[in-house]
Amino acid sequence: MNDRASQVIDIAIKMIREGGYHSFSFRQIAAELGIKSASIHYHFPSKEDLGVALMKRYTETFLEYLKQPANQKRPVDFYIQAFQDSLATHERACVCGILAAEAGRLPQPVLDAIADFTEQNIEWLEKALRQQCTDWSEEEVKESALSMFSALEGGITFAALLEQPAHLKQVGDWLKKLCV
Amino acid sequence: MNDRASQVIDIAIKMIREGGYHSFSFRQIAAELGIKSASIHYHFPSKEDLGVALMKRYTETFLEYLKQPANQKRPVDFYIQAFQDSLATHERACVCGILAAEAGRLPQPVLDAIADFTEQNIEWLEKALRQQCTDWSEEEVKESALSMFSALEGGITFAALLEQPAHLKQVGDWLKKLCV
DNA sequence: ATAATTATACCTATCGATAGATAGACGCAG
DNA sequence: CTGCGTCTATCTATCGATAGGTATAATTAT
Repeated sequence: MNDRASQVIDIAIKMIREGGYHSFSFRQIAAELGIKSASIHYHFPSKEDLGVALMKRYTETFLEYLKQPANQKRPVDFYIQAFQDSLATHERACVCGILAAEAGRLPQPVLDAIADFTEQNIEWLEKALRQQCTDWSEEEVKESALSMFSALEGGITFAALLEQPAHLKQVGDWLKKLCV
Repeated sequence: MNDRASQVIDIAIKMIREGGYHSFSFRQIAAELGIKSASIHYHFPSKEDLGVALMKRYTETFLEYLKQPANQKRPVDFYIQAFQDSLATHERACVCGILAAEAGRLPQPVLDAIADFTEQNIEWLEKALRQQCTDWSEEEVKESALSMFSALEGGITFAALLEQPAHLKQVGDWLKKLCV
Protein backbone atom coordinates (compact mmCIF):
# COMPACT_ATOMS: atom_id res chain seq x y z
CA MET A 1 0.00 0.00 0.00
CA ASN A 2 1.78 3.12 -1.22
CA ASP A 3 1.35 6.67 0.04
CA ARG A 4 -1.17 7.77 -2.53
CA ALA A 5 -3.46 4.82 -1.98
CA SER A 6 -3.23 5.47 1.72
CA GLN A 7 -4.14 9.12 1.26
CA VAL A 8 -7.14 8.10 -0.84
CA ILE A 9 -8.36 5.85 1.96
CA ASP A 10 -7.90 8.59 4.54
CA ILE A 11 -10.07 10.99 2.60
CA ALA A 12 -12.67 8.33 1.75
CA ILE A 13 -13.03 7.46 5.44
CA LYS A 14 -13.40 11.12 6.30
CA MET A 15 -16.11 11.49 3.68
CA ILE A 16 -17.94 8.36 4.81
CA ARG A 17 -18.13 9.85 8.27
CA GLU A 18 -19.91 12.82 6.74
CA GLY A 19 -22.65 10.86 5.05
CA GLY A 20 -21.90 7.25 4.23
CA TYR A 21 -20.73 5.17 1.31
CA HIS A 22 -22.70 7.06 -1.29
CA SER A 23 -21.42 10.41 -0.11
CA PHE A 24 -17.86 10.03 -1.34
CA SER A 25 -16.92 10.04 -4.98
CA PHE A 26 -13.70 9.44 -6.86
CA ARG A 27 -13.90 12.98 -8.19
CA GLN A 28 -14.19 14.57 -4.77
CA ILE A 29 -11.33 12.56 -3.35
CA ALA A 30 -9.21 13.38 -6.41
CA ALA A 31 -10.00 17.06 -6.11
CA GLU A 32 -8.87 17.09 -2.50
CA LEU A 33 -5.58 15.46 -3.51
CA GLY A 34 -5.10 17.70 -6.53
CA ILE A 35 -5.25 14.81 -8.99
CA LYS A 36 -7.86 13.38 -11.37
CA SER A 37 -10.43 10.70 -10.66
CA ALA A 38 -8.93 8.40 -13.24
CA SER A 39 -5.79 8.24 -11.11
CA ILE A 40 -7.79 6.85 -8.23
CA HIS A 41 -9.14 4.12 -10.46
CA TYR A 42 -5.50 3.19 -11.03
CA HIS A 43 -5.07 2.45 -7.32
CA PHE A 44 -8.57 1.07 -6.73
CA PRO A 45 -10.14 -0.28 -9.93
CA SER A 46 -13.67 0.06 -8.57
CA LYS A 47 -15.42 1.82 -5.72
CA GLU A 48 -16.11 -1.56 -4.21
CA ASP A 49 -12.34 -2.22 -4.03
CA LEU A 50 -11.82 1.06 -2.24
CA GLY A 51 -14.68 0.28 0.11
CA VAL A 52 -13.19 -3.05 1.12
CA ALA A 53 -9.66 -1.65 1.50
CA LEU A 54 -10.93 1.19 3.61
CA MET A 55 -12.93 -1.06 5.91
CA LYS A 56 -9.92 -3.34 6.38
CA ARG A 57 -7.70 -0.43 7.29
CA TYR A 58 -10.35 0.97 9.63
CA THR A 59 -10.65 -2.37 11.40
CA GLU A 60 -6.89 -2.72 11.75
CA THR A 61 -6.48 0.79 13.07
CA PHE A 62 -9.24 0.40 15.63
CA LEU A 63 -7.96 -2.95 16.91
CA GLU A 64 -4.45 -1.57 17.04
CA TYR A 65 -5.69 1.35 19.14
CA LEU A 66 -7.27 -1.09 21.56
CA LYS A 67 -3.87 -2.69 22.19
CA GLN A 68 -2.72 0.35 24.18
CA PRO A 69 -1.34 -0.54 27.60
CA ALA A 70 -4.03 1.56 29.29
CA ASN A 71 -6.53 -1.20 28.72
CA GLN A 72 -4.81 -3.68 31.02
CA LYS A 73 -6.75 -2.93 34.16
CA ARG A 74 -10.31 -2.28 33.08
CA PRO A 75 -10.45 -3.16 29.40
CA VAL A 76 -14.22 -2.67 29.11
CA ASP A 77 -13.96 0.87 30.41
CA PHE A 78 -11.14 1.44 27.98
CA TYR A 79 -13.27 0.17 25.11
CA ILE A 80 -16.08 2.52 26.05
CA GLN A 81 -13.61 5.38 26.23
CA ALA A 82 -12.40 4.54 22.74
CA PHE A 83 -15.86 5.33 21.36
CA GLN A 84 -15.97 8.62 23.22
CA ASP A 85 -12.49 9.50 21.98
CA SER A 86 -13.52 8.75 18.42
CA LEU A 87 -16.58 10.99 18.73
CA ALA A 88 -14.50 13.76 20.29
CA THR A 89 -11.91 13.56 17.52
CA HIS A 90 -14.15 13.27 14.48
CA GLU A 91 -17.46 14.65 15.74
CA ARG A 92 -19.09 11.85 13.80
CA ALA A 93 -20.35 8.31 14.32
CA CYS A 94 -18.40 5.09 13.80
CA VAL A 95 -17.66 4.26 10.16
CA CYS A 96 -18.86 0.71 10.71
CA GLY A 97 -22.20 1.87 12.10
CA ILE A 98 -22.65 4.35 9.31
CA LEU A 99 -22.03 1.73 6.65
CA ALA A 100 -24.15 -0.85 8.47
CA ALA A 101 -27.12 1.48 8.09
CA GLU A 102 -26.70 1.39 4.31
CA ALA A 103 -26.50 -2.39 4.20
CA GLY A 104 -29.11 -2.84 1.49
CA ARG A 105 -27.16 -0.82 -1.06
CA LEU A 106 -23.61 -2.00 -0.42
CA PRO A 107 -21.60 -4.51 -2.49
CA GLN A 108 -21.30 -7.88 -0.78
CA PRO A 109 -17.52 -7.67 -0.27
CA VAL A 110 -17.97 -4.40 1.61
CA LEU A 111 -20.70 -5.97 3.72
CA ASP A 112 -18.35 -8.81 4.54
CA ALA A 113 -15.68 -6.36 5.65
CA ILE A 114 -18.19 -4.59 7.91
CA ALA A 115 -19.33 -7.88 9.39
CA ASP A 116 -15.69 -8.68 10.07
CA PHE A 117 -15.21 -5.44 12.01
CA THR A 118 -18.32 -6.25 14.04
CA GLU A 119 -17.23 -9.78 14.79
CA GLN A 120 -13.74 -8.79 15.86
CA ASN A 121 -15.06 -6.04 18.09
CA ILE A 122 -17.51 -8.33 19.83
CA GLU A 123 -14.80 -10.93 20.33
CA TRP A 124 -12.53 -8.28 21.83
CA LEU A 125 -15.31 -7.17 24.16
CA GLU A 126 -15.99 -10.74 25.24
CA LYS A 127 -12.36 -11.17 26.24
CA ALA A 128 -12.45 -7.85 28.06
CA LEU A 129 -15.58 -8.85 29.96
CA ARG A 130 -14.10 -12.19 30.97
CA GLN A 131 -11.16 -10.28 32.36
CA GLN A 132 -13.05 -7.48 34.04
CA CYS A 133 -16.15 -9.29 35.27
CA THR A 134 -14.63 -12.53 36.43
CA ASP A 135 -17.76 -13.86 38.08
CA TRP A 136 -19.95 -13.68 34.99
CA SER A 137 -21.13 -16.78 33.20
CA GLU A 138 -20.04 -17.39 29.63
CA GLU A 139 -23.61 -16.71 28.52
CA GLU A 140 -23.69 -13.41 30.35
CA VAL A 141 -20.40 -12.46 28.74
CA LYS A 142 -21.57 -13.20 25.23
CA GLU A 143 -24.93 -11.49 25.57
CA SER A 144 -23.36 -8.45 27.22
CA ALA A 145 -20.63 -8.08 24.62
CA LEU A 146 -23.20 -8.03 21.85
CA SER A 147 -25.47 -5.64 23.72
CA MET A 148 -22.73 -3.27 24.75
CA PHE A 149 -21.42 -3.06 21.22
CA SER A 150 -24.95 -2.30 20.00
CA ALA A 151 -25.46 0.33 22.68
CA LEU A 152 -22.18 2.05 21.86
CA GLU A 153 -22.81 2.00 18.12
CA GLY A 154 -26.32 3.34 18.60
CA GLY A 155 -25.06 5.80 21.18
CA ILE A 156 -22.33 7.25 19.00
CA THR A 157 -24.67 7.47 16.02
CA PHE A 158 -27.30 9.47 17.86
CA ALA A 159 -24.78 11.53 19.79
CA ALA A 160 -23.33 12.58 16.44
CA LEU A 161 -26.79 13.24 15.00
CA LEU A 162 -27.83 15.43 17.92
CA GLU A 163 -24.35 16.93 18.24
CA GLN A 164 -24.41 15.97 21.90
CA PRO A 165 -21.32 14.04 23.02
CA ALA A 166 -23.00 13.90 26.44
CA HIS A 167 -25.47 11.43 24.94
CA LEU A 168 -22.69 8.92 24.34
CA LYS A 169 -21.13 9.68 27.70
CA GLN A 170 -24.38 8.80 29.45
CA VAL A 171 -24.58 5.53 27.58
CA GLY A 172 -20.95 4.79 28.48
CA ASP A 173 -21.48 5.57 32.15
CA TRP A 174 -24.60 3.44 32.18
CA LEU A 175 -22.68 0.53 30.68
CA LYS A 176 -19.80 0.87 33.13
CA LYS A 177 -22.21 0.63 36.05
CA LEU A 178 -23.33 -2.73 34.73
CA CYS A 179 -19.92 -4.34 35.08
CA VAL A 180 -18.92 -3.89 38.67
CA MET B 1 -52.71 14.00 2.47
CA ASN B 2 -54.27 12.31 -0.55
CA ASP B 3 -53.83 8.73 -1.70
CA ARG B 4 -51.07 9.32 -4.20
CA ALA B 5 -48.92 11.32 -1.82
CA SER B 6 -49.42 8.61 0.73
CA GLN B 7 -48.36 5.93 -1.73
CA VAL B 8 -45.24 7.93 -2.54
CA ILE B 9 -44.32 8.04 1.14
CA ASP B 10 -44.91 4.31 1.52
CA ILE B 11 -42.50 3.51 -1.29
CA ALA B 12 -39.94 6.07 -0.16
CA ILE B 13 -39.89 4.56 3.34
CA LYS B 14 -39.48 1.10 1.86
CA MET B 15 -36.54 2.31 -0.22
CA ILE B 16 -34.91 4.12 2.70
CA ARG B 17 -34.97 0.86 4.58
CA GLU B 18 -32.99 -0.65 1.74
CA GLY B 19 -30.19 1.87 1.78
CA GLY B 20 -30.96 5.27 3.21
CA TYR B 21 -31.97 8.72 2.03
CA HIS B 22 -29.75 8.70 -1.03
CA SER B 23 -31.03 5.33 -2.17
CA PHE B 24 -34.46 6.46 -3.24
CA SER B 25 -35.11 8.68 -6.20
CA PHE B 26 -38.19 10.36 -7.57
CA ARG B 27 -37.77 8.36 -10.74
CA GLN B 28 -37.69 5.00 -8.99
CA ILE B 29 -40.73 5.81 -6.89
CA ALA B 30 -42.56 7.07 -9.98
CA ALA B 31 -41.66 3.92 -11.91
CA GLU B 32 -43.10 1.75 -9.16
CA LEU B 33 -46.35 3.73 -9.28
CA GLY B 34 -46.49 3.81 -13.06
CA ILE B 35 -46.26 7.59 -13.24
CA LYS B 36 -43.50 10.12 -14.02
CA SER B 37 -41.07 11.73 -11.63
CA ALA B 38 -42.43 15.19 -12.40
CA SER B 39 -45.73 14.09 -10.91
CA ILE B 40 -44.04 13.39 -7.61
CA HIS B 41 -42.59 16.86 -7.62
CA TYR B 42 -46.17 18.04 -7.84
CA HIS B 43 -46.96 16.40 -4.50
CA PHE B 44 -43.57 17.07 -2.90
CA PRO B 45 -41.78 20.06 -4.47
CA SER B 46 -38.36 18.88 -3.34
CA LYS B 47 -36.78 15.73 -1.99
CA GLU B 48 -36.34 17.51 1.30
CA ASP B 49 -40.11 18.02 1.53
CA LEU B 50 -40.68 14.33 0.94
CA GLY B 51 -38.04 13.47 3.52
CA VAL B 52 -39.70 15.57 6.18
CA ALA B 53 -43.20 14.31 5.36
CA LEU B 54 -42.02 10.73 5.46
CA MET B 55 -40.27 11.11 8.83
CA LYS B 56 -43.37 12.76 10.30
CA ARG B 57 -45.57 9.91 9.12
CA TYR B 58 -43.06 7.34 10.37
CA THR B 59 -42.98 8.97 13.81
CA GLU B 60 -46.78 9.14 14.01
CA THR B 61 -47.17 5.53 12.95
CA PHE B 62 -44.63 4.27 15.47
CA LEU B 63 -46.06 6.25 18.38
CA GLU B 64 -49.54 5.13 17.40
CA TYR B 65 -48.39 1.51 17.45
CA LEU B 66 -47.06 2.02 20.98
CA LYS B 67 -50.53 3.00 22.17
CA GLN B 68 -51.74 -0.59 21.89
CA PRO B 69 -53.40 -1.87 25.07
CA ALA B 70 -50.78 -4.63 25.38
CA ASN B 71 -48.30 -2.13 26.75
CA GLN B 72 -50.25 -1.48 29.97
CA LYS B 73 -48.52 -4.01 32.16
CA ARG B 74 -44.87 -3.96 31.16
CA PRO B 75 -44.49 -1.06 28.73
CA VAL B 76 -40.70 -1.37 28.47
CA ASP B 77 -40.98 -4.99 27.40
CA PHE B 78 -43.60 -3.93 24.89
CA TYR B 79 -41.29 -1.24 23.50
CA ILE B 80 -38.50 -3.76 23.07
CA GLN B 81 -40.91 -6.11 21.33
CA ALA B 82 -41.89 -3.33 18.94
CA PHE B 83 -38.31 -3.23 17.61
CA GLN B 84 -38.26 -6.98 17.16
CA ASP B 85 -41.62 -6.86 15.40
CA SER B 86 -40.35 -4.17 13.06
CA LEU B 87 -37.27 -6.23 12.20
CA ALA B 88 -39.39 -9.35 11.65
CA THR B 89 -41.76 -7.47 9.35
CA HIS B 90 -39.32 -5.48 7.25
CA GLU B 91 -36.08 -7.43 7.68
CA ARG B 92 -34.37 -4.04 7.91
CA ALA B 93 -33.24 -1.55 10.52
CA CYS B 94 -35.23 1.39 11.88
CA VAL B 95 -35.73 4.23 9.40
CA CYS B 96 -34.65 6.72 12.04
CA GLY B 97 -31.39 4.89 12.72
CA ILE B 98 -30.67 4.55 9.03
CA LEU B 99 -31.16 8.26 8.42
CA ALA B 100 -29.24 9.19 11.57
CA ALA B 101 -26.19 7.47 10.10
CA GLU B 102 -26.35 9.81 7.11
CA ALA B 103 -26.63 12.92 9.26
CA GLY B 104 -23.84 14.83 7.56
CA ARG B 105 -25.55 14.79 4.19
CA LEU B 106 -29.16 15.42 5.12
CA PRO B 107 -31.07 18.71 4.83
CA GLN B 108 -31.59 20.41 8.18
CA PRO B 109 -35.40 20.03 8.16
CA VAL B 110 -34.99 16.27 7.74
CA LEU B 111 -32.47 16.20 10.58
CA ASP B 112 -34.96 18.05 12.75
CA ALA B 113 -37.64 15.49 11.96
CA ILE B 114 -35.26 12.67 12.90
CA ALA B 115 -34.32 14.40 16.13
CA ASP B 116 -38.01 14.73 16.88
CA PHE B 117 -38.55 10.98 16.49
CA THR B 118 -35.62 10.37 18.81
CA GLU B 119 -36.85 12.79 21.44
CA GLN B 120 -40.38 11.43 21.43
CA ASN B 121 -39.15 7.86 21.70
CA ILE B 122 -36.90 8.62 24.63
CA GLU B 123 -39.71 10.47 26.39
CA TRP B 124 -42.00 7.50 25.84
CA LEU B 125 -39.37 5.18 27.25
CA GLU B 126 -38.86 7.39 30.30
CA LYS B 127 -42.56 7.22 31.09
CA ALA B 128 -42.51 3.48 30.58
CA LEU B 129 -39.55 3.09 32.92
CA ARG B 130 -41.18 5.21 35.61
CA GLN B 131 -44.18 2.92 35.38
CA GLN B 132 -42.35 -0.38 35.20
CA CYS B 133 -39.38 0.27 37.49
CA THR B 134 -41.08 2.22 40.23
CA ASP B 135 -38.09 2.22 42.57
CA TRP B 136 -35.67 3.87 40.14
CA SER B 137 -34.44 7.40 40.63
CA GLU B 138 -35.27 10.04 38.05
CA GLU B 139 -31.64 10.07 37.02
CA GLU B 140 -31.60 6.32 36.54
CA VAL B 141 -34.75 6.59 34.45
CA LYS B 142 -33.34 9.25 32.16
CA GLU B 143 -29.98 7.58 31.66
CA SER B 144 -31.59 4.20 31.08
CA ALA B 145 -34.11 5.51 28.55
CA LEU B 146 -31.33 7.04 26.50
CA SER B 147 -29.16 3.97 26.74
CA MET B 148 -31.92 1.50 25.96
CA PHE B 149 -32.96 3.48 22.91
CA SER B 150 -29.34 3.50 21.74
CA ALA B 151 -28.95 -0.22 22.36
CA LEU B 152 -32.12 -1.03 20.44
CA GLU B 153 -31.22 1.22 17.51
CA GLY B 154 -27.72 -0.25 17.35
CA GLY B 155 -29.11 -3.73 17.87
CA ILE B 156 -31.65 -3.53 15.06
CA THR B 157 -29.08 -1.99 12.71
CA PHE B 158 -26.55 -4.76 13.19
CA ALA B 159 -29.16 -7.49 13.33
CA ALA B 160 -30.33 -6.31 9.91
CA LEU B 161 -26.77 -6.09 8.63
CA LEU B 162 -25.89 -9.60 9.74
CA GLU B 163 -29.36 -10.91 8.85
CA GLN B 164 -29.59 -12.31 12.36
CA PRO B 165 -32.78 -11.35 14.18
CA ALA B 166 -31.35 -13.30 17.12
CA HIS B 167 -28.84 -10.49 17.57
CA LEU B 168 -31.63 -8.04 18.40
CA LYS B 169 -33.43 -10.61 20.51
CA GLN B 170 -30.32 -11.02 22.68
CA VAL B 171 -30.06 -7.27 23.14
CA GLY B 172 -33.76 -7.14 24.03
CA ASP B 173 -33.49 -9.96 26.55
CA TRP B 174 -30.43 -8.33 28.07
CA LEU B 175 -32.30 -5.04 28.46
CA LYS B 176 -35.34 -6.72 29.99
CA LYS B 177 -33.16 -8.32 32.66
CA LEU B 178 -32.02 -4.86 33.70
CA CYS B 179 -35.50 -3.70 34.66
CA VAL B 180 -36.74 -6.16 37.22
C1' DA C 1 -78.45 26.78 -15.71
C1' DT C 2 -74.76 27.86 -18.12
C1' DA C 3 -70.36 29.97 -18.89
C1' DA C 4 -65.89 31.22 -17.05
C1' DT C 5 -62.37 30.22 -13.98
C1' DT C 6 -59.42 27.71 -11.10
C1' DA C 7 -57.47 23.51 -9.06
C1' DT C 8 -55.86 18.96 -9.50
C1' DA C 9 -52.99 15.51 -11.22
C1' DC C 10 -50.67 14.15 -14.38
C1' DC C 11 -47.75 14.45 -18.89
C1' DT C 12 -43.37 15.36 -22.25
C1' DA C 13 -39.12 17.26 -22.68
C1' DT C 14 -35.17 19.05 -21.02
C1' DC C 15 -31.63 21.18 -17.93
C1' DG C 16 -27.11 21.13 -15.58
C1' DA C 17 -24.64 18.34 -12.38
C1' DT C 18 -22.61 14.33 -10.99
C1' DA C 19 -21.70 9.46 -10.76
C1' DG C 20 -18.48 5.31 -11.87
C1' DA C 21 -15.76 3.74 -15.34
C1' DT C 22 -12.60 3.28 -19.50
C1' DA C 23 -9.10 4.14 -23.33
C1' DG C 24 -5.11 5.89 -24.69
C1' DA C 25 -1.29 9.20 -24.25
C1' DC C 26 2.45 11.46 -21.61
C1' DG C 27 6.38 12.13 -18.52
C1' DC C 28 9.65 10.47 -15.67
C1' DA C 29 12.40 7.23 -12.81
C1' DG C 30 14.99 3.00 -12.44
C1' DC D 1 13.28 1.09 -22.45
C1' DT D 2 10.05 -0.48 -19.32
C1' DG D 3 6.52 0.42 -16.34
C1' DC D 4 4.43 3.25 -12.69
C1' DG D 5 1.56 7.11 -11.87
C1' DT D 6 -0.92 10.48 -13.80
C1' DC D 7 -3.10 12.89 -17.42
C1' DT D 8 -6.94 14.25 -21.01
C1' DA D 9 -10.99 13.05 -22.91
C1' DT D 10 -15.00 10.70 -23.07
C1' DC D 11 -18.88 7.31 -22.18
C1' DT D 12 -23.22 5.91 -20.23
C1' DA D 13 -26.35 6.36 -16.54
C1' DT D 14 -28.74 8.75 -13.16
C1' DC D 15 -29.85 12.51 -10.26
C1' DG D 16 -33.13 16.54 -8.61
C1' DA D 17 -35.46 20.03 -10.65
C1' DT D 18 -38.06 23.00 -13.95
C1' DA D 19 -40.91 24.67 -17.90
C1' DG D 20 -44.82 24.29 -20.21
C1' DG D 21 -48.78 21.62 -21.75
C1' DT D 22 -53.27 18.64 -21.24
C1' DA D 23 -57.49 16.71 -19.53
C1' DT D 24 -60.75 16.48 -16.03
C1' DA D 25 -63.13 17.99 -11.99
C1' DA D 26 -64.64 21.49 -8.88
C1' DT D 27 -65.90 26.12 -7.99
C1' DT D 28 -67.59 30.57 -8.88
C1' DA D 29 -69.91 34.29 -11.48
C1' DT D 30 -73.35 35.79 -14.50
